[in-house]
Amino acid sequence: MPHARAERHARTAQQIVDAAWRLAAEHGLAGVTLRDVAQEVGMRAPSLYSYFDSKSAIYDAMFVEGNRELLRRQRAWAASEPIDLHGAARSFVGFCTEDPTRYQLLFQRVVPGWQPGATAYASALEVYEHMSRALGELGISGGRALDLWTALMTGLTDQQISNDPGGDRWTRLVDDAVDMLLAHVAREGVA
Amino acid sequence: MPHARAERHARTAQQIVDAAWRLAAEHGLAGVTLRDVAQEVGMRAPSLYSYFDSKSAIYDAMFVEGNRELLRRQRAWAASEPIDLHGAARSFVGFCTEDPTRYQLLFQRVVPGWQPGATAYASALEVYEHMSRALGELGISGGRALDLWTALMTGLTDQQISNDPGGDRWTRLVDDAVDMLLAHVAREGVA
DNA sequence: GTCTATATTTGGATAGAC
DNA sequence: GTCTATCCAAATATAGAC
Repeated sequence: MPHARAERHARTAQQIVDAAWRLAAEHGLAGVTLRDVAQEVGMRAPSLYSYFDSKSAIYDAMFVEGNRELLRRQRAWAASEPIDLHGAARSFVGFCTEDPTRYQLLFQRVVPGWQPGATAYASALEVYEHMSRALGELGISGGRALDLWTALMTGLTDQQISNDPGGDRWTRLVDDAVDMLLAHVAREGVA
Repeated sequence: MPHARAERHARTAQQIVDAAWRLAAEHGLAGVTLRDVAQEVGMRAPSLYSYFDSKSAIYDAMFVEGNRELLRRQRAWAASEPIDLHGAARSFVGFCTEDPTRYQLLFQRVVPGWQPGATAYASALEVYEHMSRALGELGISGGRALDLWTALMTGLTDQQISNDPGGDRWTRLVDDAVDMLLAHVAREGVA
């Protein structure tokens, strides 16, 4: 079984990423240190270099994992019946607010000195393309309507995370906001 | 003239704050170092401690300055004729997007380990109270309508700053967004 | 008030033994 | 693969001379 070693390696790497998520939630993304991550998995800091080339590589792995999960949700939503914009909005805002740390890593530039590498960035493009295609089929197509959509969704998310963490003061407005946008698009013919 | 010394002191302190803004715009808020700030004003780092007790105190001074400027704009807008929501929206989004660094300092928590002290925070409360009072007089009063308003404004701002810095892809949608919100409020009687 | 010199802390990364 | 020991750099802050 030549795979056994590689599998064990991958499993440990995953534990490291999991530990990084936990610490990021606790101390902020920028507050993650290799010493703490290592301690969390029962190692010393230098041992992490057997699994990741650098600290940035750990952020990259987290970034990819977050985008993979978002894409999974989008596909689950697109496969549901009926597919409607309200569901898309709830799915996206729910994904963002249920884990503010993940939202910050994926959509804000909150880690000083870090930005996703080319490979990691590809996972973000995949998500964006899937989203714009799905929304386009529902009448929110290129141009102003799509830009208003993204502004509304991220605005609700930001306010919720910043000003009412753990609550629902803004997330409960999601359906309302979608109605508002749909009426506006129908009325103005915004495209 | 017993004031001469104090005035000179205040002037130098202001130069330090100005230098901090410049460096923040260049290297990010978290990338400001006391060495660089000092060099910018022709000093060495330790000399800054004659003007500010700590690095945090410099961030506090910037925070207060930003809020003071925003309050000034709000008052200028409120004194104009006619006062309308479109003007309020353009004023706010313009203020935020014309200096993304300032926006991040005032409205996002992007400086690791720092948050405004009590005195500085009071300047933010002053701004918020002025805004909610002014909007209330224009029909955007407490509850859902006001929350939708803030979500829309920060959403447009975030998208503009993150995805089209220096452009107008989202700021040009401000009037459109206000129309959308007003129609929704009129139709639904959202309060 | 400003300087030089330095203390202190922190944290990413490497060398080399086992 | 993991460890100990260490390097190196950055950055805030303090001490004390001038």
